[in-house]
Amino acid sequence: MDPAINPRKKPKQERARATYEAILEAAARILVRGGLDALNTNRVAEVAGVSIGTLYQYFPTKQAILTEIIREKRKLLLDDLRVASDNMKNETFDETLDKLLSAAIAHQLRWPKLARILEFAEAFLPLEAETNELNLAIHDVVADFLTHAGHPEPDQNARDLVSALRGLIDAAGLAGETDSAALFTRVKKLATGFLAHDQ
Amino acid sequence: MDPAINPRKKPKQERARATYEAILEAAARILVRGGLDALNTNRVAEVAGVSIGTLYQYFPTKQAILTEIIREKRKLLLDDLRVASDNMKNETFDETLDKLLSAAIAHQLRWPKLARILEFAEAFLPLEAETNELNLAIHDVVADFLTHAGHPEPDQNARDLVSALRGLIDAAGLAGETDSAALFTRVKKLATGFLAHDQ
Amino acid sequence: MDPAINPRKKPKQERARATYEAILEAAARILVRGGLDALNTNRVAEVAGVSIGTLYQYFPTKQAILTEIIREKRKLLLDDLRVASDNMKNETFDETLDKLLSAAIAHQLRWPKLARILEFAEAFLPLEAETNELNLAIHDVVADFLTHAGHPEPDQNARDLVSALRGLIDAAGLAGETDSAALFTRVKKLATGFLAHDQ
Amino acid sequence: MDPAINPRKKPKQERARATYEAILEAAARILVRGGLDALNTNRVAEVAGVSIGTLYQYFPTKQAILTEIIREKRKLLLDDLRVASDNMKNETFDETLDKLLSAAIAHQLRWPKLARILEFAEAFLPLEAETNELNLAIHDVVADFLTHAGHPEPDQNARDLVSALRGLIDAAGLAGETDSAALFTRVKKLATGFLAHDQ
DNA sequence: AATGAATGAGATTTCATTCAT
DNA sequence: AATGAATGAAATCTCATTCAT
Repeated sequence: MDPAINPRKKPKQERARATYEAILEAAARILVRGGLDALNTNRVAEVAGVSIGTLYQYFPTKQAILTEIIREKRKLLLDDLRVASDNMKNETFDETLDKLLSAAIAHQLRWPKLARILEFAEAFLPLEAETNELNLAIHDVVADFLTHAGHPEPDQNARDLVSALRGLIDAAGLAGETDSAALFTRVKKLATGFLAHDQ
Repeated sequence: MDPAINPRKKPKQERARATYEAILEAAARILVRGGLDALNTNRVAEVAGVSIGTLYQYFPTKQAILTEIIREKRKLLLDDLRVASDNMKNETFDETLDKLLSAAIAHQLRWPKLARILEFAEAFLPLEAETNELNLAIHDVVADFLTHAGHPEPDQNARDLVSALRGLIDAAGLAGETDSAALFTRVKKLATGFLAHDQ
Repeated sequence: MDPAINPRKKPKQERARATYEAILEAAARILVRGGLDALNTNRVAEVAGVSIGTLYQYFPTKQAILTEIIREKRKLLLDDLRVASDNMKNETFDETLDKLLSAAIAHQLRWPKLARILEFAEAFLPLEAETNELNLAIHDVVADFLTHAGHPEPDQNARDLVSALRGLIDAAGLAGETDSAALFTRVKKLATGFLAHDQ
Repeated sequence: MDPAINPRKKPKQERARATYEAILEAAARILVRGGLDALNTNRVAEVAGVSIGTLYQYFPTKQAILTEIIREKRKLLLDDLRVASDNMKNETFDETLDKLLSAAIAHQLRWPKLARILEFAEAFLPLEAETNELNLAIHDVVADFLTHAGHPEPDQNARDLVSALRGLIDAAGLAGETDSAALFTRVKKLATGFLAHDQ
């Protein structure tokens, strides 16, 4: 484990856990308001209401904070997607697809700006194996779904579908759209159009 | 004109023009190699082979350099798309579509990392009206194409199609793909699938 | 509070207080030795024996340092003048006047060059309301004295008297005079001559 | 003659003279608008409408420009004072005094801010012998006047009177006063009060 | 465990001055 | 004589990180 991008210690006590979360939350809030440029450790500590020394008790570097936020968000998405596809054996293709798309939309529209920043950071950060595994797991959920639906080339198609959807949903989020129902319609159109092609 | 993100002066003499271009090229190269974090004015001047003072004769801030690169690239893409759709009245839908997609792919695969960085930067930079107009013009080319093809809701669909395509092509570029023919097939599939839905 | 000319934070701990004062003292010393041109943050930090980073913990800009010095000196003068005129009800006109003039002379001759520089800087700095209030308070002390002495138009005369005295004492200080007794004689002559006119 | 603060060459031709004056005028205007800090050679050249290269044809350094402005203004004042005291042998004390005071007031109120800046710069600049001679000549005019009036210690008193008057008129100018008649009354009061003391 | 004062490398930017054309 | 492109030393300021208390 690269010590430079991993938390120094996971909090054990109650108070420590609160501090730890406060730091991550502060960093997220700063990212949303001011973008990557505005993220600096002093400010994070200040917004979190802890001293800079305390911050460094938990995170050895600034990157570690960013990485941890990415990990958290990725984990949330993975969990939601797993829940969404949990029961695909007993559902129609469309039922599961809808749940997957809804999960993705909900995830992105929650903090559109943050999501966009994290995606960018992810692409240029030296990510930990563990975080990459999360991304792989996400891909697997979609690939599994396509496989189960009898789709050809599930790997490639899963990758492309996810990329395209991400592009669409990202743009909508950044443009300030909040009507997830309206967005869902267009997202569904994109997904089914793309997948229908191979039938 | 916000003085913070616009060139201080356009070069008049021959020598100055070369310097100006060298700076932009150096900045682009640095972005490709090291990402946004690696971009600093000292390094740009060094790579461009000019003094830091010279750099600041032309660009008042680092952001101005970034903005100018975005403007240039956007303009290139717009021009290519316009050429691609120039003759749509005498062509089939598919002929023009193929040319548009090819242009987009070529544009993105040329400098995938740079393209991604510029898109990100664009989303967080206070862009000039003029640069925003370029983006609007790009959208218009696609919307015009859809209109001409008798497609419903050309505006919304142009926006969505562009976003989705961008997501797909970006990801391919970042993943290191260089086979534009192979990518074209998948991109075409996405586009036609999405558009077919409305027919 | 204009963030550009006010201290970033007042020191809380003992060590910090010492640092804060060291910075102001260093700046003052530099001004005395080399004038406004010699004042730069690197040199101030160096002379103060702290790192440049530490300096910026307390003062966000160079101007903030200058402003704070002005504030301190103005406050000292105001306090001295107040003490000097404290007991005017029980003193003769001349007794109080002498004390006021002595205070002014002492103040100016202590650091003649610094005093001159600060006055100049003051005239071109966007001073805070608070600092302007100090100047007003100084004026009020003199105006009150004139009022108490039954002098006509105490406001205008206080202003003019202070300006003229300042001109005389400044010049003496800059010329290198150190004999405050000799200076006092001439200053007194100026003051009484000016005030006698209205009797 | 220190080459660093003297004009490189006095203009001979008509066009050159215009350029030379334009540079000095531009510098003066910049000083009035932005103070000493705003004065930089590139800006002076720009405002003067000449290239930076041309500016350096006439002035070897920035200081040379400032010095020349001071020289010009001092010379103007000296001339005016000489004219004012020209005929003192045939005039009453008061007549000549009034003319001298009026000249000083007119001089200062013309560009109060500029006058203040130049005085400050003068005090901290390594002035040329020639410029110092101008100052001495000014002092001599006043001292001669006092001598002629039979005043004791004309040197010391001339110095003090000039300093005090300068303080008063400066402050008035900086405060935005433009009514020279009103100012004259107060200035006269100061002068006569001061001088009466010795009778 | 927490604090916050302190550090200093390094980034941005200015501007007096030179020099090739 | 004039131009203006180019220089680079030096100034301002930031921020990730350390460490004494």
